[in-house]
Amino acid sequence: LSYCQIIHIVSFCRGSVWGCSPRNFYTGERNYSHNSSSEFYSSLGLEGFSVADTSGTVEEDTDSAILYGTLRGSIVGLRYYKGVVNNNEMVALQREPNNPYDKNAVKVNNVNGDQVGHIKKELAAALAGIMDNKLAVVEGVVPYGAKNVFTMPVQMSFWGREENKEAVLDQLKMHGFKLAPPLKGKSCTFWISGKTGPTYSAPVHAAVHLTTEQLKSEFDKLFEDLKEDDKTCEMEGAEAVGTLLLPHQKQALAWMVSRENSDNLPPFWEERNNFYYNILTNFAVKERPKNVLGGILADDMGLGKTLTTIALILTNFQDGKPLPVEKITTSTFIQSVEKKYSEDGPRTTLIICPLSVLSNWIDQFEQHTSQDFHLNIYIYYGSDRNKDPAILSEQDVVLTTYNVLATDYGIRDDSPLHKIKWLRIVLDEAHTIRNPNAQQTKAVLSLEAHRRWVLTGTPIQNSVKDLWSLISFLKLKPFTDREWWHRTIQRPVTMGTPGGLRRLQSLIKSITLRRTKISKVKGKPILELPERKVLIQHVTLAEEERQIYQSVKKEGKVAINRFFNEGTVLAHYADILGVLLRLRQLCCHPHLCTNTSSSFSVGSNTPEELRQMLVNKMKLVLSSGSDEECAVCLESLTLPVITHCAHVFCKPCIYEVIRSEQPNASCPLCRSELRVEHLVECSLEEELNSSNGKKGGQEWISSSKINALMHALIELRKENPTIKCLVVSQFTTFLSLIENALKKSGFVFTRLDGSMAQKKRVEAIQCFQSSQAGSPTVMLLSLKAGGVGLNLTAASRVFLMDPAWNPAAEDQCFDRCHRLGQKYNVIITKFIVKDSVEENMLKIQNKKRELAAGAFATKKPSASEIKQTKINEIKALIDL
DNA sequence: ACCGCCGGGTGCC
DNA sequence: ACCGCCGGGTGCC
Repeated sequence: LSYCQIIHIVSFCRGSVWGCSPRNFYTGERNYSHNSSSEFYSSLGLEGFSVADTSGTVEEDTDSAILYGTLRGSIVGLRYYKGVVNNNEMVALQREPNNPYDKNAVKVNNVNGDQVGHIKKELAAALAGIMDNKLAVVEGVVPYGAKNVFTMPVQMSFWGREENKEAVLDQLKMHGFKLAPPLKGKSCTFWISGKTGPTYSAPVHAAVHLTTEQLKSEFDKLFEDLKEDDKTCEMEGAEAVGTLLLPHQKQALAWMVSRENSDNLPPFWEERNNFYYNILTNFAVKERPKNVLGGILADDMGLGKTLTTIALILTNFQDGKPLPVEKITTSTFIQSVEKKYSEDGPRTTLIICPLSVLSNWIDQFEQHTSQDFHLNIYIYYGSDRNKDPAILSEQDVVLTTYNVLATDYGIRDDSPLHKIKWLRIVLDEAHTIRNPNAQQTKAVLSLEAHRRWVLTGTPIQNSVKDLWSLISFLKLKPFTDREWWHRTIQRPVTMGTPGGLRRLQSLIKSITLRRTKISKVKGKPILELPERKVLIQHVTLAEEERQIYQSVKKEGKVAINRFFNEGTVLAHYADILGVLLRLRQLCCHPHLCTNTSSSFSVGSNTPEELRQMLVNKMKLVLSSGSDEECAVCLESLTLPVITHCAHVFCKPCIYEVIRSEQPNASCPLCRSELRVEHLVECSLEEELNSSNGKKGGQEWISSSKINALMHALIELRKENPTIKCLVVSQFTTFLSLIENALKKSGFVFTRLDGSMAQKKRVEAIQCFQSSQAGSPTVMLLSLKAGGVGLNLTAASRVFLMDPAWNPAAEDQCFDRCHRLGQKYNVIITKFIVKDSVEENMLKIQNKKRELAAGAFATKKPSASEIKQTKINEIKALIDL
């Protein structure tokens, strides 16, 4: 295979994983393919990975639908059904193929889902084919005669894609029906509602189809000026909240508490002479419709959604009262715990989040709950999770992930989470359920709760479509049914119907609180982050170091050159990564790469021996802590697995490749056979643990880079001994070497890396964050340690000891101290060895940054562009 | 009258 | 349904 061919394969696989492949990738057996893929993932225990969004087909149809025309028909058999309608009320037409009297039967339901009657059979005969073949969507409105006893008229609108129009007209013609053209006077008359004035726009042609860009900017406007009175009141957290809330967090708390305790009518409902009217559908009911006791908290990242939600749980604990005090001492504890709850009604909050933030929730509960108060928190996760609903519903908080929830839900009758009526459900990072057909979404939507919250930083990611799952989760009538959502909100907005956006905005306003990083509270910016500066500190290797570096480089260069000439670059991927790794390690410290053999996989070995050698090499690269890239998603590896052919990918990425290429999948990089049972998982944590051990007997020596670091640290200590620093490296063994230097110079330090147990991490973080005299001033931090929530604001200096391939990984690391709560300007120093692979890495990083910044404006790179980039990268890195 | 017309019975799909 | 439709009763003017 030529390099060119290989790269082409890579780009194809990438497309299919992320849903960019041709649209018909998933068409046909939609449900089957969804179920099978989610089962596929859950059976493999894949967490935190959402199945590619395949919501293309049906939704796209309705989005690009045009109005073919309208037709008057009649609804018959009214006296047999209890569903009632008002004049001008929308009705739903639903096929009923199993009707024993007529296989063409079409039911008519009101907005509430109660059957009103049937479409008269002659008309039903014409509609059946159209509806069954999804040639058109047929929507009805009862223009008048709503109080009739036997039959009533229905005005039908036919919507579909342009290319189906002829087929629909033919089908109708065959049965003797003809559509009246859309628009023009007549069709408008029945859209004018009663005396409260016109709330409707005519269901006309798409006068203005907004472009994606236009829509996007319109959405942004939706969230502007949400500064209403009910959202600017402040509320102090209850005593149980152990952290002082910032003004904007107090506002959010007040708003959330009021949402949970109020009984206002939901949006678009009005009380009219003893009835409750929905002004969008004209549906009326006698019973007061319930508002959602909750809503959407859509603040930007970093404003403290987690903290605010914890404050809500503690402050509005039960019956509008806060969590009572609880001394966790003595045997009276059990008794008082039992007393703290009112006898009936649910008392448990269920929090569902992606795996990546699970530990953040645990940390934050720990950090923000006062000492004298006690919350029972159960982490519903892992194969040994307790599935007894009785136990779960005794907790104050149950934490779980979307994947665990969906896995349970997939196994019939084995989901305790679905057997409990929760006091409150919180969906964190709720945009992960925006695909309405995904198993996760279905599992979430079928949970029961009194109060419902959605936390998300990005409420609308691509279009209004994304909102439906969230609105449906909130159980806002009538939007739980997708048809009403579509007819009253989604279509008016996407078609640019006058008032459509205003309607959406009014909905959002009534249930959402959103502030951005640049929002203001009482005229002041909500977040005033100090400056962040990145400095590059060049390091020159000492003579002995340089000699070792040059000899390894020379050897590697010769080998890689040969691979290029032979066209076996990708077959020796592990070798190349190995060379680059050794060079990067030599920039840090000569002892880092003593354990890696530098011999190349050639010579008299059997192919099997060769393969095993390459796989072992890849393992060594990964176990060093190096933050490598996945060739499928081009991001940092998550859950790395090594293939038979010694290439490495994210586990979810490669499983998706295998799944989509069933039954004969091949490696995206080299086209070798790809089989699940050949994949080797590389559990980084274990490897890290084993490499953490002291280098027995080896004498401690410093290195040029360590010297540079120590010089900077000591200067800093002279200047201001209270300043705290993060010392970051990908290589945990390097951190261990640095420990020696720190000890020698008398620094008090702590350490945080991926191999540490949860409890030790919390200790390390608390210890470092403490401002007490004698607390550590240096934290040794591995680049990828901790989740997004990791808060190390005590540090205002960062020393990045080695560059990463992925600049985003570095930025994330910097944000751990450059975030809410940081009081000082943050200075980041990157140590880069002169004339080394590190300098070349910086160049590549810059290119990647430029690419990422321009990604919005420019097109995706073509296969050949990617190929050229890759070749150039490898060449540039090794100075070829 | 293998029709028309009358008036009672009846009624979704 | 103050309709349509069905099918039985009936039958010159």
